[in-house]
Amino acid sequence: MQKIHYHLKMAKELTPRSEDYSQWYNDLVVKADLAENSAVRGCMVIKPYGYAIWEKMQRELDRMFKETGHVNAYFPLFIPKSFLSKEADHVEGFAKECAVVTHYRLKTNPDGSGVVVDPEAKLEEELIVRPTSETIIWNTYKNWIHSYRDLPILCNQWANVVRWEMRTRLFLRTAEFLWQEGHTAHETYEEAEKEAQKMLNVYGEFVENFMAVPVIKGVKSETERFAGAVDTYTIEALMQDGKALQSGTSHFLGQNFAKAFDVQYQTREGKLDYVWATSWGVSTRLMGALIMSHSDDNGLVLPPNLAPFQVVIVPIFKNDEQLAQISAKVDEIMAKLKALGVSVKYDDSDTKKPGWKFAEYELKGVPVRLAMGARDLENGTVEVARRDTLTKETVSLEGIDVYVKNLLDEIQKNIFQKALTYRNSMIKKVDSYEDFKVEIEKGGFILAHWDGTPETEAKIKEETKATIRCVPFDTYLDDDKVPGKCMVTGKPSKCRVLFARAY
RNA sequence: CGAGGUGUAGCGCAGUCCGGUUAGCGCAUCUGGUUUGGGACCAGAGGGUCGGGGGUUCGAAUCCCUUCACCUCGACCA
Repeated sequence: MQKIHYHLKMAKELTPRSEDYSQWYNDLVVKADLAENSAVRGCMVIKPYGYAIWEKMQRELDRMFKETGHVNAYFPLFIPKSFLSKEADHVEGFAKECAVVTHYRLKTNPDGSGVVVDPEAKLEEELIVRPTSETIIWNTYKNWIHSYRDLPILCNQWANVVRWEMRTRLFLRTAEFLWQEGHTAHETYEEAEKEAQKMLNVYGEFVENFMAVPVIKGVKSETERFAGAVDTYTIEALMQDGKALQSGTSHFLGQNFAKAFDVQYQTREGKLDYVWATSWGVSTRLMGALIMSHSDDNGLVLPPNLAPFQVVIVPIFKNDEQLAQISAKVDEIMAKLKALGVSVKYDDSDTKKPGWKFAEYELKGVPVRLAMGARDLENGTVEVARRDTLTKETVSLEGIDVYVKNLLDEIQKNIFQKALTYRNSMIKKVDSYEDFKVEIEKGGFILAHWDGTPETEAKIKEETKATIRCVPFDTYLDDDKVPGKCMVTGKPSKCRVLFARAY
């Protein structure tokens, strides 16, 4: 096996990660054709190649939701302003970033310069473009729920939402983004709590098995939790630059929204009680996590489970006759690969040279590339290159389908393992605030003791830009769960909590 | 909203300080040819409201006024 050394040239060159990680990310998203900025401030255009990845994510998540008993529905984009003010914490959390519809008609500008808002067409009650749908959904659930026989309700919706962010970055934070939001209603505290945990586990499973991104599951601190939730559970991933990315959240909402929207049901005992709720979501931000977890200075590295196509075949030919011979052989290989469930693209276009195609598909993160030329035709071989390790070797066509299938499995495992090894090497234990300030500069997760107060948490954030990502459910270092003393105040702490600088 | 910066061809930039031929360069695009196992080469061609508006001047990408947009850093955030 041979390692490839060369430089990408000119137009499509990426800024190296070591030089400017942030710039590398921006370059990659645009040059790999995933997304681009649109004419609308803060809103992106997701391009076909990027959208194909999102569709694969959607398909798998949707399958998992349905397997756990959920159904899809759709609720309106617009929310009456009054709905948003019914749950106090919830308004507080979202009010500052809402897009508001105030009019419903335009008219020709009297001075002839295009159109203006017709002042006559002012809405009686303004509409908010949903930043999340709890309010409209709970207003609806009120009509759906009367008795314990109506419960549970296990709904999900795939939708777009708008949060008017000050500063945006492709996929990581855009004013409009795509997501799914699950909203469930239950008879009991226990059942809702269990649902919230279950969906967090679904997210964890998806992110680790499909995106090949290891996550730490845990519960958010009071300051970090969702506006209106009793508890927020989270999966936290670590990016290559040492910053954490919250990749999915699942909220136990208690009876907060039921009370705000007066959703009561007749219990089995014939009494009236408020229902218990959860909500949970993942967004196109997952695309950011995917990109920043595996990719390198040559471009995107996609896990086979999410790649729009897992294999690309590039013919190397001098004339039409040769291309025809190669194509005939490639057709056989493609048929065999497809029979094994492998997705393949054959790029026989003659407008680009092989070298250009190699670089292009590397930039786009295609897991496996097969190259076939006259030499291979003669020898009954094909050149197999894998994206994750940038190695290539010449392999016999005999059993190539099984070989490639196994290779894809190996790549999937390898990139997860690589990310896991990196993540684990970046979890540190710190006992003094002085050490904390030093270690946080190096990036990564830090497990430290905290006295549990928002004041201390705020002080740490203020002084170090680090936030509490979560109180992890699992143990990562031997004494995580052993009580100790807060690194800042010295007050008692029940267990270590996870800190990091985050996106 | 605070502090910096940038607007010139599809993209990236030079030219602006110190006003003066027809506004240049690289990449991309198109045509013809030679090529094709890691982003080809040669020859030719097309492409511009110099962000917008106003002013100064014989003359403005360049100077002045004004306005808009975008980027980076902060506050806010999935």
